[in-house]
Amino acid sequence: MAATIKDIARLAGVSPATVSRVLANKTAFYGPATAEKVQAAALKLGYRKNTAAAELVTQHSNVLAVVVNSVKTNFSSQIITGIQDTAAAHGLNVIIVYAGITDPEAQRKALLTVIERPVMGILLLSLNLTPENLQLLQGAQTPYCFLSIAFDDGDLPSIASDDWQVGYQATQTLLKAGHRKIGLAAVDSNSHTGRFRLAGYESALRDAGVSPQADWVQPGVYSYVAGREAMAAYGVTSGLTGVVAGSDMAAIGVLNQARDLGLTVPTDLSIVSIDGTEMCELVQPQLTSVSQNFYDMGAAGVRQLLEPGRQLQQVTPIQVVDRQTVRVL
Amino acid sequence: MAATIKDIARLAGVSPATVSRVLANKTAFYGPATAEKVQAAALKLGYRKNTAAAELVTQHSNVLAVVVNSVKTNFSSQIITGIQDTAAAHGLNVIIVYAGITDPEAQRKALLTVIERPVMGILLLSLNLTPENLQLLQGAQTPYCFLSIAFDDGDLPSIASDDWQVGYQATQTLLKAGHRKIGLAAVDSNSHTGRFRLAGYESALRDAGVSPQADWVQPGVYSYVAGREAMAAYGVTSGLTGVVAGSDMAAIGVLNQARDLGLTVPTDLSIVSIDGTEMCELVQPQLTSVSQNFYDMGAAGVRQLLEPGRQLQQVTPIQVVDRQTVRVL
DNA sequence: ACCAATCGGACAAACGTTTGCTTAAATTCA
DNA sequence: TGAATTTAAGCAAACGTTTGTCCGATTGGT
Repeated sequence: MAATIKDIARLAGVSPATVSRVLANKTAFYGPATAEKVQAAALKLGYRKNTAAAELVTQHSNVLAVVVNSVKTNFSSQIITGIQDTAAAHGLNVIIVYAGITDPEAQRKALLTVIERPVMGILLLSLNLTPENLQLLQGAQTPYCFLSIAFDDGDLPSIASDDWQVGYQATQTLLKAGHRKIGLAAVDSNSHTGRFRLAGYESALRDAGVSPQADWVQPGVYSYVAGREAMAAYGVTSGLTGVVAGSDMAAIGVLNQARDLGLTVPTDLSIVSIDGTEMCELVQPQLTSVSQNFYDMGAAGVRQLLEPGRQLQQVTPIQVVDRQTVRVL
Repeated sequence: MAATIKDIARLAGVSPATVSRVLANKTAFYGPATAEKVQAAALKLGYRKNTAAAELVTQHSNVLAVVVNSVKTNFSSQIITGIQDTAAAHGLNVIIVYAGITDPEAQRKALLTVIERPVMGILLLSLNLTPENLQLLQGAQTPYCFLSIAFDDGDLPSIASDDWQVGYQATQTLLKAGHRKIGLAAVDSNSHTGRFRLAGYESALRDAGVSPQADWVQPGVYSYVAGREAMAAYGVTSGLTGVVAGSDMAAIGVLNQARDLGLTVPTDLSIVSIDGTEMCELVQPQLTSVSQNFYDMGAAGVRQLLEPGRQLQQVTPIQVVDRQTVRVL
């Protein structure tokens, strides 16, 4: 039903080839008179290019696919903005598909929808692929890069913060304020990210001469409820005066749970959050955080895809921004 | 470079047609022996189907495109989840593209990337199209539906809440609690949505025998800063005892600004928010809200696309959920 | 006025699939 | 045993583009 290049050709009285060229602005191939005729015909027919067909023959696409692990993660918006901006600057279009965070089958389907289509590259947002799905991704001819997640395997291209530093600096922020008994809440010790944050946390503690206690760390999946559960597990008798939370959401979880326990933040308990999204300034008191450069991560991701020569694993800088949740003792 | 159906055919010693059939599971067209050979060859070659090519010939696609106005809107995640779930149930794949909220050119580009591709339908999330872009959309052969936004023009398919009711019930919630002087903050009076919420607000007031004052309404674009600005404009001397905010974010803005002004919520000021996202339960005190059914909106949207016979403009129910920000006088 | 160069445009192949039609072989039935 | 039916697989066209090659006509130079 939709008008094709041939319809235009017929209407304008020229060949499809010529139509293609004037529509692609390949001046040097046609005269002004024909150009006009073609434009008019195209307009009249309401022509819309069939990109799929074009990509089929040119064997190259200008769409960049982003696979996101879940709808919930609130920092993703910053990364996506970074991707979007730099992609646009390079004339690329961005499409996003959501993969389930848990279900490997949903993950696989999401992966397939981007792989089976001509995309010029794939960005994976804090996505933990199963081995099979990773293989699937690598089997495709498409360049890819993981974002906001790092791997033990050094061969996987990725851009993320230095998680050890994240853990270290978060903890150090509390140590500098005079805290000694410091918890680590809602980091996932099964992930590379979580293990390194934990290691950084422990190193900071030891460097300050305090020996980590097992019950100071309450693992969890970085979520709001994980934060609440961690704080609930601490209870009021833990003796902790500060806790670093695995994410902003988690921090809000411990904040709210602390309040429910009758604790005042930061008077009774100090909190430093990890991520530094706008959430930090929305809650009361505003969360002190070690902030990641999500926007830059996104931007670096598309550059990585564009210039294959880059180093595989890149690190974006972090900074601690002091707000209202750490009390100096 | 990538393996094609012909490569498989050559390797398996059959025709491309047969390969296509076994890969598509068109039993009845091939014997078990050939099937095996083909499967093996496909596996060996790491074959990935070229969906673009397939869609070109079948003239039909199973991807559903969602165009989102901005990364910021936090309720979009619920709608998208609704879309995602029902789409998956119908065997559809979902891709998302972001259009700038302001820039008509970015909007146009986003629209083009979905229109110029074989998609089976387009869902537009609270997107206000320029007339040219609307025309562009309508010119495409693709079915579409607006979500979480309504229009004066009754011909545009859309699914949204009844905005008049939203405004009415939000206001009524405060009236029932004994409030008389009630503000309306951060609704955009340029939009259909905003105008109807305003009308509902005024009707509720009048039905309760209180006549609306011009300085009670402080328009804005539903954002956090719009909320803050509205509250700042009210100041401490307004005499308002309650305000309904245009969105959860806006409500948080008035909440925080009220606090900065030395006001305690809900003791000095009651707030009812519009939207009812999880944000409401994250802040302290938790926001009383008139909640929209975003998930259902998304679900209804994909059904609308699937069954063209449906009525054009649908309304999803709302409910007020009482939390902690309205004080009964 | 003749040859070369340039210009404008057409022809046709190719991209990777799907699918209607055809054909050859194998099976069934009387 | 012969005809009819079923089964298995191949041929080739088609989808809507892009682009290398080719051709005729106009132009310019001498």
